Amino acid sequence: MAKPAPQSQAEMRQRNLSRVLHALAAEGPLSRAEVAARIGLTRAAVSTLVDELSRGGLLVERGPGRSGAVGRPGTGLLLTDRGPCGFGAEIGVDHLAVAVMDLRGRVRIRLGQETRNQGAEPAAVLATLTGMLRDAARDAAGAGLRPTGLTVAVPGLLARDAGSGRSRLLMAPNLGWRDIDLAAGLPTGLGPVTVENEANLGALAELWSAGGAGVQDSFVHVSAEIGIGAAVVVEGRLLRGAHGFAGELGHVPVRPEGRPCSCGGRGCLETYAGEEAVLRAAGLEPGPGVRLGALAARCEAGDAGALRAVRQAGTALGIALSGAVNLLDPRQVVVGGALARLAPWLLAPVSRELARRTSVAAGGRSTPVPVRASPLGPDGPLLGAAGFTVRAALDEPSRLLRG
Amino acid sequence: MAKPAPQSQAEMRQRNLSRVLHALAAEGPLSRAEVAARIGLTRAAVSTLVDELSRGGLLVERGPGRSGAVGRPGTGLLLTDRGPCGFGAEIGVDHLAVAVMDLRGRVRIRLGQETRNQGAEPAAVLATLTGMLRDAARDAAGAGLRPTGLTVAVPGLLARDAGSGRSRLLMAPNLGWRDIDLAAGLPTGLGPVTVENEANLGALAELWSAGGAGVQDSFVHVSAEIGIGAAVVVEGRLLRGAHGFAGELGHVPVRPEGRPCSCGGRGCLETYAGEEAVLRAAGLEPGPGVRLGALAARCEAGDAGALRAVRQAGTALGIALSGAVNLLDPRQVVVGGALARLAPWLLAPVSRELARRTSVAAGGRSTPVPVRASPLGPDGPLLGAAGFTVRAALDEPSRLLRG
DNA sequence: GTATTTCGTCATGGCCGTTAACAAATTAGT
DNA sequence: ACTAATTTGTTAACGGCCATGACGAAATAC
Repeated sequence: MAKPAPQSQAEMRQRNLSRVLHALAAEGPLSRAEVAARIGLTRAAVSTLVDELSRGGLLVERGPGRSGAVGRPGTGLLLTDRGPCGFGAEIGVDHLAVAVMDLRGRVRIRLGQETRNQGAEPAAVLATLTGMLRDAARDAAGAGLRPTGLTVAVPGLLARDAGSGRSRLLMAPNLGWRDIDLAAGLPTGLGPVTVENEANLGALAELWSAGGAGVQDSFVHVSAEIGIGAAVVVEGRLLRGAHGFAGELGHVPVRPEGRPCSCGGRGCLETYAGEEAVLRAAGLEPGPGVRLGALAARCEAGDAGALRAVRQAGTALGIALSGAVNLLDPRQVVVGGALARLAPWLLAPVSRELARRTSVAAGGRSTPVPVRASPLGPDGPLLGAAGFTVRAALDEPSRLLRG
Repeated sequence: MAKPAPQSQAEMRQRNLSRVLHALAAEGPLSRAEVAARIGLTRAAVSTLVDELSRGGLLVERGPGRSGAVGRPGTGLLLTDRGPCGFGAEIGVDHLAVAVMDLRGRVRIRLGQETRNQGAEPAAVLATLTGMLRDAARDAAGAGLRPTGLTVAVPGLLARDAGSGRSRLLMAPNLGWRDIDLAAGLPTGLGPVTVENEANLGALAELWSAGGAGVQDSFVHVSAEIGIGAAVVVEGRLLRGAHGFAGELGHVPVRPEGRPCSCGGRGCLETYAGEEAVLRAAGLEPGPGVRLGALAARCEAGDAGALRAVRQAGTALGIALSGAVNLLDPRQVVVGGALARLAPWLLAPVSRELARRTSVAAGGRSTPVPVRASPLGPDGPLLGAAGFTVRAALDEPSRLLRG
């Protein structure tokens, strides 16, 4: 007889512990009373929660807090910067990177390495990455940080295996990889390994970068590593799709009977605004090292061909995005990843198309959807990966406390 | 000093009461032990929950349940069909309708009336509807049903007012209405009034029609009352958008420099597959009474012009939908509302375009997204409205018990 | 007819958040 | 300088809720 799995009793406690952690992670130092107000519990209840977390070493007191107001000042509580931490890694087309983030969300360790991963043997790349992770783990131990998990950002399509809970990499066109279990090639000992699409992680990084301008909980995030990926965040949650394939903006039809696309369709956005298409339109021959960065350089130099190519790509992107905006009604559109470097020339045509095509659909609201470049730029996926691990840890206080 | 609002203590109880109700609503009669297994509580806990609900008159025992298996048979529990009920109403272009649904999800009372609402004075229409609602309320009282709320389906754009929590109708093109507080013109005494877009409610009806073929929790639902509306359901939740305007499939660009649209854009889906466009393409003059039904009749008669018009509309719809499918990765696409009547001729071209344009995007999965017609058809919005009220009631057991 | 299985209930116990009261720490006012 | 007011954090009593374990009840299996 399978026991119905104990539930709902200790679960409330766990959730409340987690809510305290998240409140502190989101808003710097807070007193117990402030936490209580934020999460809707009484001061007494928060006291016991804080006690438990404090004895577990997850948070520290930072002396008397604010002053100037009437009444006894509260003691500032802060998440520890010496306990658990989250590992993030990124496998790019021409680089590998690792970051270690503490519970406060600060990046404490960061390693990067240029490598040609395109067409390389996955095992070799994973071996290199494993080496970097071990280095980072050593540094982390030196700083008093204890790993709670690893999240890897990959430019490819993933399928979550229902059985094992692990994600398989189905296809990574830019790497030339197919059907690989990445987690199997990475070190154990850092905790559970999650593999996630890098566009999705870039969007999450954007979502979590509370310091930045836009703390928007609902937006479309466009990046361009695998063709053109869009990640959709709705009400603070990432939209993954029924099979995990959501966000394929690259194959949204822009001109229904236009250029044939490798996907079998015609006139997909990718054939107009994909990296290869744009480079060719600008008169550049795509190849190792010749990527969007090179195009950005030409634009900066005022190269007319490059500027025209980017403008045209922006128009196509704007058309595809206006479909997405009509359908999803996001609060804003964010251009991130490598695409962010082209923002100075890309944003205007994108905004123009969006303004043209989403006016009435938006219920006649005066201002069209704002389009902006991600301040994180190419760092998004790596920060998102590390942040993902940290958030996951904060969601499970019991795991952190037992350690 | 604002009290932090008591929380988390009685809330767990409420949620568990609600979970019992939902379990019984979803799967016919269940014994206490079966409920316990479904919602993950112990039999003892469920016993007390059932006790409370039973004393409140929300559920009834239906004698010994299943037999044939070993062991003492459980007593079948069922939601009452004589207590609380939900009201739903629909304001269509040429009809009004009211339905009363009991907690079991069965429609107990249903009234319909042909009226020309297009261009009519809102107050007059609301007065007629109020009369129908009063009739229904009288019948309900006779059947021992007590109203817990009213949900109204409207073919228009709504804005939720953050302050009052009420929804304002911003714009209903087909009715010619603008900026109206519908709830203000409807009877009080039925409980809280909710106004919601009819495409959204149609999709929810589809989601809740567990009896039907597809118990899919993630799909795109297309209907065609206001231009062309799509409702997106993700993980069982309706995607509303940041401003509540999500689902404007009608203004997704299909041919970027195609026909000018009333929205200011060009080549919107609506200009190819909207009701007016399709009727004209089929050689019908749109007008009162001449609507999609007339077109369906011609198709049935084998009218070549009509068939061609529908085929072309289907192609345009398929193009727009392939954008949506690439972006959202739904488990299926459902054609509902008035559009469902054209399904026999519409589905093939839609599927064809989807198959062409979403193959690789779907990660090379062999079967493309299935497209099917809603079995509910034009009834969807009304059923969704009544169902919405009932679900809302089941979410708040305390409200039902105090009654 | 007995053993077995499953259902529903009851008493017990542990955990958790609320309530209410209180000491501590600071500002405002005179 | 001293009192009043205000806010914080802690403590003890209380009540609610679910889990555990045992038990009688009601059916099937042998």
